Amino acid sequence: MAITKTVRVRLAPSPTGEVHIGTIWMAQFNWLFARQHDGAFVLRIEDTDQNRLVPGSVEHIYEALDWYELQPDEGPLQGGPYGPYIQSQRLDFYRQYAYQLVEQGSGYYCFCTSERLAELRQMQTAAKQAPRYDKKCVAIPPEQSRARVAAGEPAVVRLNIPVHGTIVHHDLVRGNVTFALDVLDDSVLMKSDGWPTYHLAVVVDDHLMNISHVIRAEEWLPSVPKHLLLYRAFGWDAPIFAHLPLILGSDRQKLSKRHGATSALTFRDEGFLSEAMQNFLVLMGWHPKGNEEILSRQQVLKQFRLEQINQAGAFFDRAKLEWINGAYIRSLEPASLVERLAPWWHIPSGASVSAEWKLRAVKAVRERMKKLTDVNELINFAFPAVWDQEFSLFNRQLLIPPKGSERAVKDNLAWTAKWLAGQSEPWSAGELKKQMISAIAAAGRLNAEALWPLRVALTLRAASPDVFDMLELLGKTESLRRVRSFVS
RNA sequence: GCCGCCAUCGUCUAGUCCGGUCUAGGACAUCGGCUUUUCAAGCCGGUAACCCGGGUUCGAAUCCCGGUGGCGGUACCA
Repeated sequence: MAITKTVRVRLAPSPTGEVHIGTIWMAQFNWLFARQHDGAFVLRIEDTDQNRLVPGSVEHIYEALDWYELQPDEGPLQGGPYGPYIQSQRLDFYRQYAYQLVEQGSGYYCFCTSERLAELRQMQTAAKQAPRYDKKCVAIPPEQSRARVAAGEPAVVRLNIPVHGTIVHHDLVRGNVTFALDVLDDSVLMKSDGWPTYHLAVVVDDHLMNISHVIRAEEWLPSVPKHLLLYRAFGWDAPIFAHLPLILGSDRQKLSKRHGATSALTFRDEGFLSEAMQNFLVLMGWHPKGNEEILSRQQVLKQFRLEQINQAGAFFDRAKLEWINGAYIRSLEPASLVERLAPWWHIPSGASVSAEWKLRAVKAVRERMKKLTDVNELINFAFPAVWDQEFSLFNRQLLIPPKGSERAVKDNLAWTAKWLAGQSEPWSAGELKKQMISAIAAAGRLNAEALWPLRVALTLRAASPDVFDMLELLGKTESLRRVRSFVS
């Protein structure tokens, strides 16, 4: 594809609450496209529906874009040459252009009441017709409607869609799409409260902000002919459009709150890494050339092509997300994993742990983590207070090895306690392992029968990190204390 | 209802434009094995898909037609 003009793309969310993961998904493709073409990624807040505003939403949007590393080049916060970037601050533009439309006859004032509209819709639906406005007010002579507006009568401005003909739209990901004009509704462009609707605002702003490519969700595809008609009426060149599929929930419908977490920031709060989320998100709808699916933003930037995005909606697969996140966690240096863990790792108050201890603990559990939040369940039993608490509720059946007998447990534990008591500190997992394995053999015991109860005694869990790692982590005194709790 | 989009393993997808190299490839999940003191991780292997029906062609996942299904839109929401 030959890009002839400067690439300018935009993300245009409505500040109606938490940021949907689909918004971020869309944002990443816009961002990627802008970066690849040395263009600008613009953030524009579409707050023309004052009834749906949720305070704090704009801050959420920034927080989310920040966390996903999709910072805009222009927007309400960073400014830019095409501001303001909040639609509620651009009302004069919309009014001016709506007026122009009416003057040209491409739009018209409509005075129909919501009651009449509802009635009309009801009749049409009953008659199995497509519900749409019947163009009643288009017949009102212009000077008459101007006078009524001037007299203060409530009115909306509608788009005057031709009753015949077709309009062809060329979409970057979908090719040519043809729409028949006679089934289109004369949409409201300006509401009676003087605020624009999406259709007007988006066209005016995309033009005024010199947007070159509109990359947005498929749900907008049906309104493309209206937008194209508006560009035509204004005598403007339309941007290039790319309509991307929707992210689907488990029931294959548009992903929504019903499907669980959809807020972009809850993934951060659940312990997913930003880079893993980025990787997962780009894999929905797009695929690299080779077989390797773990790839950084930089690698994606090299081979991403907007036209390659899939046309079918993708199911949000949490299992794969968790796998990717685990892979990223494993690839982190233990020291930096410790840092990343800080906000999620609940270290009991009163427990004093060194940085070095944390590092060892993290090394023992990193391969088992899918999410950063897993750290608590995976290792916190190492803290004496946590162990004590769990000990009181512990089911001793767990001490019996899968193939072992209950009777052997106590004997093995007693032997182990005695052997451990004879070892001198500092002890290391590697040395302990070497010594203990040979001691077990020398005593005529079996690894499985000796080691399983030991490990369960130390961790109180059927599944846990390696027993020697645990011995090293806990130290001699605490290890012995735990084992002896079961022997005496 | 009407308009539009879409359709390959359970899931994400490669392949479709330029028909043969596809007895359809990869990844996740799942199942089995190896390793082994548990669980992971790692390695090895298995199960598993071209929505259906016609047509064009020597040959179709790929092209054409017709169905079916899913989704989206159909607001003074975006």
